[in-house]
Amino acid sequence: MSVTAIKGFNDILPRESGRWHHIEQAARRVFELNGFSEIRVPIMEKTELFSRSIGDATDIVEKEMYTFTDKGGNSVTLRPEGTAGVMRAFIEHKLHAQDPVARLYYLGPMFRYERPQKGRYRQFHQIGAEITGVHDPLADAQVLNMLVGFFREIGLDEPHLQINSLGCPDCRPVYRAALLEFLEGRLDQLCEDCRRRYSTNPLRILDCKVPRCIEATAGAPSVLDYLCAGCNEHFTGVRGYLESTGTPYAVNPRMVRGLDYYTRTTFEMVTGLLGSQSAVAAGGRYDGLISQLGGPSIPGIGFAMGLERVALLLGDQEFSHRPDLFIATLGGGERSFAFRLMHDLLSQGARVEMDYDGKSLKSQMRRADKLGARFSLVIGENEVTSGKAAVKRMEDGTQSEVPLVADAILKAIR
RNA sequence: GUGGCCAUGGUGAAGCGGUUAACACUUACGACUGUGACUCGUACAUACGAGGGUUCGAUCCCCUCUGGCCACCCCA
Repeated sequence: MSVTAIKGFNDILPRESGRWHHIEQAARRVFELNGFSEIRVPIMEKTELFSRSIGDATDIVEKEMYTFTDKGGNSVTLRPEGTAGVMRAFIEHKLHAQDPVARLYYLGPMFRYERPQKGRYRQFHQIGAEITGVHDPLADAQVLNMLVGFFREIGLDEPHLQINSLGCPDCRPVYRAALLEFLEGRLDQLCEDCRRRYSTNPLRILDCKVPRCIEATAGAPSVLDYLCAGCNEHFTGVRGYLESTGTPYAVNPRMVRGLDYYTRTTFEMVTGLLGSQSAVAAGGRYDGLISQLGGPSIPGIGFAMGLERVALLLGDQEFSHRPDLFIATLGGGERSFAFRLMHDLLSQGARVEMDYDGKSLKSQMRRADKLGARFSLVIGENEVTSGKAAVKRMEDGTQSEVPLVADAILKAIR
């Protein structure tokens, strides 16, 4: 057996790469339109960065990171998400000194040691965006509108926006206590996982899919009722901005996020089309993260979306490019003539192909058809001596005679 | 990490203990010695995920490993 790729690490083959370009280009277009600039950061960081930002007790840090010791004895980790590294760079290069309001986006591979499934891989790709330095809910709304706009841009209406507020370090503990109190008397009605969650991550119980848990928590207190004045005003502000732009959204007070650094606004773009991997993109506000990482006390908000999941939603649409012209040739001399002509046309931006191996004309025409060439052109002895050739429109088979020079051909295949 | 299902060529797949591993698609070439799509012909798995075992004999049975899918966990 020959060597294969690592489990959960996938190749993106030529037939799929067009779809990826489509997604990436749309993201860049939309994000840059919104004033975001790309930042490129390493895919490996000191382990400490992730344990400090994502949270020591989260599953990601506890059991999913690719962590190892390098030859210098340092503990390093393949990034499991993008925000931590971006904020590290933001602080390290003191970008806030120039302008505390930074709008950054990034894309690239992330790594999590999980059991692979559809839409979930050990190496996966995210495109994410972050705004720093803005407290106003306007930033939240811009990020959300941008995300919704992205999905419109690539022609998907499926993932729907859900938002919630997790409160801040002032009000979240109050809510947490209220929830624990509510759950305490109902522990025996909960599933095994939820009884465990009661001590590890009680908010997650609200997200449980087990019917009897859903039933038992039906009357559970809502985070939204426990928001402090500031958080409440903020959330109302976000909703107001979304409504003012007609952005469709749903409030889901049971939505929980897996990273510790989130405060106030959290959100997901969810779909029912990917099985249990329903979140295509997700994010939230992280007002404490930057200072927690040793930076100034400024807020941030951002999201990441999973490219594999977006690609799955796009399905098998074709995004490859078809040649404008295929040049078929009949002999050795004609081939070198055709090669020169192809070169001229290529340098003027036409997508042109010709046969490599001197196959039969029939084979060459079949190839032209298979590649989806819009036009074809046969060059034989007659054409070279007369300096003219018939350009054939593959779609309907009609031919028109043109001089064998790049300009005339370009005009004919326009 | 847990549970269930699955694993035949480039692809979709039939076969399910016994001499040539069906069929279709794809691909290549040809049917016109200068023209594609339709049609027709020809070719294309020393091989049934890998490694062991049972058997006179295994693609078909058993074990292990690897990989995939689904659910859980968790998450993008």
